[in-house]
Amino acid sequence: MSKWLVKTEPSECSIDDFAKAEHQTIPWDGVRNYQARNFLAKMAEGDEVFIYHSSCKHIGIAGIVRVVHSAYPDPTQFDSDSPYYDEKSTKEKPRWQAVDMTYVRKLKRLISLDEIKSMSGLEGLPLIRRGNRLSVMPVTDEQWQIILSSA
DNA sequence: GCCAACGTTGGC
DNA sequence: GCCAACGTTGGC
Repeated sequence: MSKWLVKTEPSECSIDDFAKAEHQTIPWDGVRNYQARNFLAKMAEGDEVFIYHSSCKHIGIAGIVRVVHSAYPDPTQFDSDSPYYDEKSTKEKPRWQAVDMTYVRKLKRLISLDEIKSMSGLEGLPLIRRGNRLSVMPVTDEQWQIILSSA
């Protein structure tokens, strides 16, 4: 069972949006970066995922969701009305993948980016590497525990 | 295959 | 709103 972290702008999809849709499934689509997509494709049903809020007032890890359906072709790539439309993608050879996720819980409090940067043992986490832009990344069990135990 | 130009991400 | 860092594109 692997663990992951995904970035999201809370104005788009926040942990509260997941909470409101408890017991429902939310598609994680619109990922348009190859490295991030490759990680998405490795997610398995049951994997747990940190939700990280970016580009907002309170930046940091806000909660946990779970993968309920592993990767499948992201339908938004075929939808010419979608901002995520990709004209170079075909049904035969889809470029982009999505997974389905569901709410697990909010953390007791938001773990801020500053805090995450200051924790020891997280040096390998792509999130805090300089200039990092990866929106889907693996989290080791050890990193997961370090972050969780600070909440 | 190189690399300049361009667009995007995301913290500040 | 700024801008550094990075990914992508496309001419050559």
